[in-house]
Amino acid sequence: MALDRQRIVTEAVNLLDAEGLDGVTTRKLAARLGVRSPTLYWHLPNKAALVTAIADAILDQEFGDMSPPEPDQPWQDWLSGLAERLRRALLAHPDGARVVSSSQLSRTMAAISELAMSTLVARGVPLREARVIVLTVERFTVGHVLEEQSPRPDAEALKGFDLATFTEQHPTVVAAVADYFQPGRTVGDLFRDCLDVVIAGAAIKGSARSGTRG
Amino acid sequence: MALDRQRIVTEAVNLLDAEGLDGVTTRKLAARLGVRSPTLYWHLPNKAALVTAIADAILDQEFGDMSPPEPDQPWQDWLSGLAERLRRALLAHPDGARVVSSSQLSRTMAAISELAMSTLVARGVPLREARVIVLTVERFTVGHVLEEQSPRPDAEALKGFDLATFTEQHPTVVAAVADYFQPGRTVGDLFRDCLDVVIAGAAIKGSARSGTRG
DNA sequence: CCCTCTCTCTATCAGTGATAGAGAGACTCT
DNA sequence: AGAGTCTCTCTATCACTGATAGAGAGAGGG
Repeated sequence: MALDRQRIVTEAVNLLDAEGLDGVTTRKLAARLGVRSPTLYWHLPNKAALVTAIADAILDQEFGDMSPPEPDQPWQDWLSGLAERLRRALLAHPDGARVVSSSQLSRTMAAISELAMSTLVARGVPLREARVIVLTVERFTVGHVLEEQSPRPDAEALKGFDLATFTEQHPTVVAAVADYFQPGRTVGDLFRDCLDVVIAGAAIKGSARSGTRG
Repeated sequence: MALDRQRIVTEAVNLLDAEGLDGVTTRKLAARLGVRSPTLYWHLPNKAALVTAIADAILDQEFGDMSPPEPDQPWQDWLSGLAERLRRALLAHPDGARVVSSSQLSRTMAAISELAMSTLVARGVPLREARVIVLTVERFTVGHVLEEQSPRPDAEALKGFDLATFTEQHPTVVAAVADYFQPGRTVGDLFRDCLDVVIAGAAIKGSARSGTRG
């Protein structure tokens, strides 16, 4: 099969799934494609371009079809659903958030922003507020998933970590975590609750012709 | 001067300032300390531990003194100020957000969370909501600064980028950017506006004994 | 005086992104 | 048919990375 950019990126995503972002090296990728690593540089200028291409591929899998809301659906709910789709896209691959956050100029991300901002504008949200709201939702979502996907601290890092001391110094944090994760509650619920905070703020700022500063 | 963990971390921050995170290598750091690179491994288990230590140092510079709000200050304003301090801390060094987001178990970050959550609880915000609000603010802030500090795309990445085409495909995004950055408006204003969205939502979720779901 | 503990060293490893430049094959023009 | 050119992959190599093994200097206590 002929080697082209498309096939390289597809295989790079497979490699990402198998070994995480740090495992995506030009040599391993080339080996999977039955080729030597310098060959890749004929198709891609450098590794940053590869990462950006991977980011686009990841987002495309979830956002291949992007559609504005049904006429009767409040934009808040629709935007909330968009954020959840974005999270799902990032979680679908190891280090997905890291890939997207370290990518330069992702086309798909731009398309998502365009759809979201134009949708809000169509619903009567002023352009400026639409932009602020969409950026807030996007950046929160990436920030959240980045944290979700951050590696559990290794054994070395845990040397000198004493839970009792930590609890003593951070009682509220520990209590909050314990309180939050009651049976049946998942990390997804936490995201959902945090997202609800952002969307609630968006609802205020986006409606009711707000002043220049709220 | 004796080499110890403290001096290593201090010099690592200097190196970060001079060359960015990718420039922080064990060899360059050792050279600055007048030592050979393997020596560092006597003081630190691995590079991840170094990055975490740098993250703590960065946050400590801004959060050396952490204080709860004045009695008459609304927690919303105080929390907003905390987020701005966090942003300032991250912006104070190249790749600051990347450093903090890729650090494992930062003590200072935990301390910030503890102070914020306990402050909200002291103001009558239920524990669960306090946690959700604080996490939302933190993750949004990191996500935002991560974007602020992401490198401008290099020349290679811009090959094949045509502004006219981009504008055609993303008219709302382009219009929004143009609209937003009128004279005098800065990236800091954009952060401030986005943060206001989050804080507005927090105000709703944090007051008025909300139900289990907003 | 010797031994042990602390710290730094040299030497080296496997692996990384990237480049120069040779060369195979196909396609085109004369 | 032959020559030239364009496309794509190769070998060889570069400078550099985080990390480890193990030698050795120096201080302090027995």
